[in-house]
Amino acid sequence: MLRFHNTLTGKSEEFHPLREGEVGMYFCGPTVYSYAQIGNFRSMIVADILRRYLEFKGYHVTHVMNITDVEDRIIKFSMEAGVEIDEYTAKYIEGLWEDWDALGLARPTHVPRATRHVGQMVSIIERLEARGHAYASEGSVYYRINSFPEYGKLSKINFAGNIAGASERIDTDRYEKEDARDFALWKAAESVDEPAWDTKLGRGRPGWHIECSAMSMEYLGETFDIHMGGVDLIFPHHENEIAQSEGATGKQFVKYWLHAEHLKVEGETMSKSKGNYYTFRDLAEMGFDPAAIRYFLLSVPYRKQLNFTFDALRGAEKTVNSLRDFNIRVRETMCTPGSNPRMQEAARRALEGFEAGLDDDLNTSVALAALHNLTREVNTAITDCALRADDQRDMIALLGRFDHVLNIFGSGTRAEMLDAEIQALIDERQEARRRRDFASADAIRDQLAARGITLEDTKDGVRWKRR
RNA sequence: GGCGGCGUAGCCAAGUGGUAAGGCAGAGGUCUGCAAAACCUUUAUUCAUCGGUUCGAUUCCGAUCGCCGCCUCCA
Repeated sequence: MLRFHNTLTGKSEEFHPLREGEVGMYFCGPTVYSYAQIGNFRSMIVADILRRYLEFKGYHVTHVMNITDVEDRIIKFSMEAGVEIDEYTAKYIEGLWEDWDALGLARPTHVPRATRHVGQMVSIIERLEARGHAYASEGSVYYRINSFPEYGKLSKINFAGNIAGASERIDTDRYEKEDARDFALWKAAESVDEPAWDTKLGRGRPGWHIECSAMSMEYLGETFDIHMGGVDLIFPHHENEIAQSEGATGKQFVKYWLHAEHLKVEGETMSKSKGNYYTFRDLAEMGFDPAAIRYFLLSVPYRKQLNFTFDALRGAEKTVNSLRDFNIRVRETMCTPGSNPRMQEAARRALEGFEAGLDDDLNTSVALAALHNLTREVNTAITDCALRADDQRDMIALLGRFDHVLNIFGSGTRAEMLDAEIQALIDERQEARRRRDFASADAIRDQLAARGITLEDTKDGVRWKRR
């Protein structure tokens, strides 16, 4: 039985979707004023694993991720660059999808953009005004926190007792608000050349939080199953989403809230000033395999703040390589007919461990341990010719199921054929080995190694790998 | 100042009131003409420190030290 730790209740709960077999999930996506740093991709990968595991369990998943393309910095940067918002954000959105695909993330069902849903946001703001949850002030519209007694139920922030030491950060007179806690639903345009929308609310742009209420409602309905994001979004963003959505509809907004922890880098906070700020493309440029980055980011349960180190990433690279080799080896080995009960038992245990891990609030560490134990057993069996044809078929199917969730094996076959010249060299070396002319054989092996081809002599013949 | 999380072998880490998963690195070995790959054995009497509860704690409680996060218009 699948269980999640629900931020809303602070407890581990059994997962029961609102509609049998159907799951709606919303992931708070990136703000596209720059390339996302690697910690943001951890949240995206966790969302991807969640979606893929729900599919593994047989659910039909509607996965929505928004793109925040209206925001103070985007307004500022696009005005500085003298271009429209769309022109400014295009590069980063394109970059997002490049990174997304490289990391093996499944494309969401819907990817709504804030700039395309201003009308829906205005409608919700009007509903909030009609129900007394919002008020206009100097051309802007604010949410009236006092009208929503449940405010704070997600983040569990005690507003009364905690302001003293942090008060220097609050400037209450900046806007004409009834209460310092009230937040903007709609921001009046401050200058004529500022990007803005002319709506019934006046000329301006939406506040940050309203987009997610509007777009989740548009694609998933007024109540849906799962809302995910990074822990940094719990307050104020998700708290405000609840206030807006439940204020407008009077219904529960989301059943399960899941929040992914962030990364540390070498034990420290990732920040530009510390010089340890990395985007995915930074790491890719350093030569790290995207599959290894994916593996590393998913290898630790999502509610743990994992420590990003280059040693660990190199370790993940090794691990992914062996898993991929294993996957290919299982497919390529020549098996005798029949079935080996020990292999069937190993497969059964692996599946059980894999599901037990992921069922427990997506404990990927436990799931991966089950996979690693399987690889050891099956590798041994292959060496001993103890993997029979039926086992092989079942094992390939099982690995395929695992990889639907993990997506780290790659194609499972060699991506490219060797050109004739290299194939000829390999044949020549085999001939030399047959003559026991090892000097020539080794010379050819070294020659190929220099060209990035590693050879392995196995019981089934010569295997090669391109590095 | 308020609130919360974390501290497990060289590294990344799982985990539980009943005696420490998994990966990487290291050591020895099997296989191999040699390699590579794979496999086997091995690597924490111990889970930041100090107390307490308990028949028994890494796991619960308290204190201390260290690290990380959130605390209202910044996404």
